Amino acid sequence: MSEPAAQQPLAFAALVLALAGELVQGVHERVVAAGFDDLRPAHGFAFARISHGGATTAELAEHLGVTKQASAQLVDELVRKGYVERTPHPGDARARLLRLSERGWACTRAADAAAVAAVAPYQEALGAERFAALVRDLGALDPKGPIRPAW
Amino acid sequence: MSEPAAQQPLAFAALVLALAGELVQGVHERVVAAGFDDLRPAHGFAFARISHGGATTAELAEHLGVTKQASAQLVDELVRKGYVERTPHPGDARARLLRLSERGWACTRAADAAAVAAVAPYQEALGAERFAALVRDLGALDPKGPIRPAW
DNA sequence: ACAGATGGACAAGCAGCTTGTCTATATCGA
DNA sequence: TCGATATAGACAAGCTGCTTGTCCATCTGT
Repeated sequence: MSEPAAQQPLAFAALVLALAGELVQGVHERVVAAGFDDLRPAHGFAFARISHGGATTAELAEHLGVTKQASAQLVDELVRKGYVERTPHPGDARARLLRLSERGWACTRAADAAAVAAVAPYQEALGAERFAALVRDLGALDPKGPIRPAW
Repeated sequence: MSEPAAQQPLAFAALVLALAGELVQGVHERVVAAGFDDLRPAHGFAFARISHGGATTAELAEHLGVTKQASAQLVDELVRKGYVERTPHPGDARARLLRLSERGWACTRAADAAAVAAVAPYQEALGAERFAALVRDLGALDPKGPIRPAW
């Protein structure tokens, strides 16, 4: 073991933050390279929520941890750029159900492919078995899901 | 194995981002609770750089990936709040060497303790051996170090 | 039917970052 | 030694993404 046990927690935190930064940057670069150059990394968290069965602006706001107004601004932008459509909400005349447009789905597929490509080097570095064990152990930590950058 | 192999990369990315978010929030909450309530998570990245042998405003800017002006603003704030001191730079009359004040060091110690506390639940969830293996494998991925939030 | 909660929009303001410009000092080549 | 160029840092102006505050329309529970 190369780390003194007392320093493992700090090393773990630093590694996770570093990896997260690299992943966000790597995915974003690939998504931009795929032609979706009018998006920013933060938009991905909105896509993830909307693609999962649709959402209202208020639900999105809570998911992202921002105010309704910030969420509405984000949605406005995504609608203006053609990634998201507002449809009437079945069963609530106040709300609008947000759905991904075809371009939105295309971007989501590109982002998934980008994530796979960004992770590939790590997968290779560890080998299939150790990588699988890593994913399993990370999953056992049961984080509450990627909400938003937040800092 | 509960994950189909083809979905492991996406699961990995999602888990790392989720963990990073939880860690940042967990550390920040504890640092605030320790009395350093006039700081934001992003400041930690500046502390990390300055504490490591001091730095100039321009070096900090490059490390954080922002402009010199943004860096200078950040430093102004940290100086105003008593965490950082500007000292003359030995060997370059243009530059100022940034150093942590005693309060800055106290905050750094509190942040380290906060990180250890934030990671502790994960350590317990996996047990000492699996956690050590996790840290080892994450280290083998060799990320370039936590630079800044960036997204 | 009415009171309170909730989805969403409009307006104003602020914090953190950007670009552009400037001075003082450092560095390098003739 | 000196002149050209690069660099550290500061000043000014502006933009963007977020905030709070207010308002209306619609839903929900009693």
